[in-house]
Amino acid sequence: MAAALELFAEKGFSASRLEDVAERAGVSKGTVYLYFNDKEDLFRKVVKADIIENIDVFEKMIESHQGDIAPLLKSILEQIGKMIAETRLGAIPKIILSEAGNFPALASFYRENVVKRMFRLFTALIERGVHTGEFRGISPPDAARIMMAPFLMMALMTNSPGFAEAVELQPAKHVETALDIFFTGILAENTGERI
Amino acid sequence: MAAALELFAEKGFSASRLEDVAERAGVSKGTVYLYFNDKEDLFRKVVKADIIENIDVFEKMIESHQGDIAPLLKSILEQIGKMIAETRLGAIPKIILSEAGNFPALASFYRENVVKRMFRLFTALIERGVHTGEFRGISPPDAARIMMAPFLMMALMTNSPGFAEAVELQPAKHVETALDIFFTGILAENTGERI
Amino acid sequence: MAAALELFAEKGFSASRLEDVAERAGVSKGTVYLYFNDKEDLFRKVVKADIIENIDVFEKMIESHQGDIAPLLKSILEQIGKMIAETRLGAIPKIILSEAGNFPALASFYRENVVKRMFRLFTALIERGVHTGEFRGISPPDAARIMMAPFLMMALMTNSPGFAEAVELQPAKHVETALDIFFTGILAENTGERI
Amino acid sequence: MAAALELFAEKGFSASRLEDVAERAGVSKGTVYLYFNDKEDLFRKVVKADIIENIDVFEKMIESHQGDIAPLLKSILEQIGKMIAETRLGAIPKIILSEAGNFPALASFYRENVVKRMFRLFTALIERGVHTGEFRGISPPDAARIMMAPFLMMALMTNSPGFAEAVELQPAKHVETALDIFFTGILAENTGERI
DNA sequence: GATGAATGAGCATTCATTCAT
DNA sequence: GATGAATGAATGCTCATTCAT
Repeated sequence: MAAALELFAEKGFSASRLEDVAERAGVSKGTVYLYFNDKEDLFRKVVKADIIENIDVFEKMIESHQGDIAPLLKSILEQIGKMIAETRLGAIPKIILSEAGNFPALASFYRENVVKRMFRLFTALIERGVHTGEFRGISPPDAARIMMAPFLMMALMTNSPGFAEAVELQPAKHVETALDIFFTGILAENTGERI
Repeated sequence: MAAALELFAEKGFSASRLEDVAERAGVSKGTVYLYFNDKEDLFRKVVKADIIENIDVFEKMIESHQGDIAPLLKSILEQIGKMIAETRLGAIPKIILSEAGNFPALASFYRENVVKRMFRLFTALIERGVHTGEFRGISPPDAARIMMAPFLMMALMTNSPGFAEAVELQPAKHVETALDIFFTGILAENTGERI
Repeated sequence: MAAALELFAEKGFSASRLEDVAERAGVSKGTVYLYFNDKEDLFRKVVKADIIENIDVFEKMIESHQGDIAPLLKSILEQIGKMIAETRLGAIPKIILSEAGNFPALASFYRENVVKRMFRLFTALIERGVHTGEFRGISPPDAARIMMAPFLMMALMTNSPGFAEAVELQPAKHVETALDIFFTGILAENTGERI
Repeated sequence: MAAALELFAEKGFSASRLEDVAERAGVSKGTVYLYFNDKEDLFRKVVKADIIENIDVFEKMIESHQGDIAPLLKSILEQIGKMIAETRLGAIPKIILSEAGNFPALASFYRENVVKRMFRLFTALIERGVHTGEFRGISPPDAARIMMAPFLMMALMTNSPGFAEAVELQPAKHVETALDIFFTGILAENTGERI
């Protein structure tokens, strides 16, 4: 699965050859089919192991969390930022975005199990903060959307060779700035200032 | 070329079969090769006719423009937003982003002829505004990057079936909001307020 | 037809594109079909105009010839050698040899109208010389075959880039030597010497 | 590879369809690509296995040979004649001759690995014979060229359906005669006679 | 007479998937 | 459990030929 993630990250889903995945994993082509029904199944299992597992962890963190929301939210976002920066996981949303049209089952799986869950998770978290008065009275789903956008952008840029360079963009810094704006400007308790 | 754009938008570059392009255009496979050297050439010519032509127009508008910068900038951005919303042109950056790794020549062509030109164009325009005091003293390239991001997001979302729906996002509105923030918060003449 | 000969000489029959023939002739592809039924017909007409015409001439020369045979024979062979050296006509037997299997109709046409006629022509001529005692009592068909071989070799070598160079062979010289052997050794009036 | 040689012999290189090779070999199209990178590679490997292997053998025979040169030379030539007569190997030089212009890489490979090696081999052998006084003082490369020519002719004739028949030529006999002339007339120790 | 736009059968090559060993 | 040989559908591209203008 690690080999698959690497290759998917480099070439996308349909351009990755099962044979290359096998070779990189040091097994034979046939062996891949012992563990995965087909190419889509392999992709799904990569997503499950690498992303959905993490969402499970986040959900448990949130459930058991007590006290201020902001530190938890920041911690989760930092972890996500780190993953995108240090692993090839950011390639997965890029692949889904790219190939959604050609692999609707895959896209649908990802939407249900990743995008929607993350969206619900963030929405709920922000809602909690708004309830307790920790955050301003912004619409939680709107805030969640605004918050998620720069991460998607970072994931895309980090995994599209040449694109970021063309506009001299540093993905990690982009996220940092966006989150700074987000936290101080959007979520900060209403003090009457204009964001 | 219209048929090609449609198909590329639906399936991406490599998953689009030349034969389908031909069929949709109402001609035979061979006919396509009378007008385009190969698939990459077809794509390049679509980009040229549909995007680069517009950049030429924008550049001429800018050259001959006199007076305040903001209205011109807004007008250009509006046109871009309209194109993304009403045509399938937004699929092109999506395709480039998706398939850059597998078609480096195409990606490089796009970077040089579209991304960099747009970036220079916006940077120069903002710089003019900063010079005349119309805009705040923000770094023009930074401002250009921030300004372009939501359009890329809009282009991606509009052309990835199901993605926007998953987070209940309205791409056009997303851009509007982002630009509103941008113009009032980032470019507005410095009045001492925090953005 | 000149353009066709050139191209056939360069690339062989099936690898020559009708479009290139047309272009080299300065006309359009369609025009070719005004004058030739198809590609094979074009080839046949080239053969007819460039080779069969010459055979007709040779036959007439022979018919009207009086006196010693050797000078006439030498003159004909010299003309053939010159044609191979100075025009691209030598490519035609090469093409036939090469593509006989794939274009049996063409091969058969060439055999009947060129090879057999030349063979008969030479055989008859040598026979005349043997009859008059000018040549030794060699079997005329054998002599004709031996005489024709170096010309075929010359035609092949002259029209196969790199082949002659590989064995440092000079096609024209090869023919000259072979004919010298042929005339002094094989056709010379029997003087009791061993050839 | 046997199937490939057969088909190449029948149709030449470019007119042979990989699918037919596969079918004749009793495998599927894809299987061919498991063992050969592409069509050219297949051809090259046929040449290597069927011809270059034999040249290696000849070279070893020569190296270890002691005593008179003529018997060794005759033995090698006989083997070559036998191969041309009894297998389809003679088709290979024919193909190279025919398609050299369209597949320069193939032609160059053949020139370097077959033609030049055979030429050097024969030249060296004759040179040895001349040194020891076994052969007349003829120029070894000239002799090698003259010796090789009838084999090329035989290979061409044997593999061009209809050509030999058109001049009632028996390729094998042609070689025999030519070699007889060659050995008694050209290589025979100088006895003062004219060849 | 000449054009050139259009056609579509044809071929080399790729790769997900299967299965006997 | 693992292999790797085998498959064949799929696709980009070519080119002889046709035909309306």
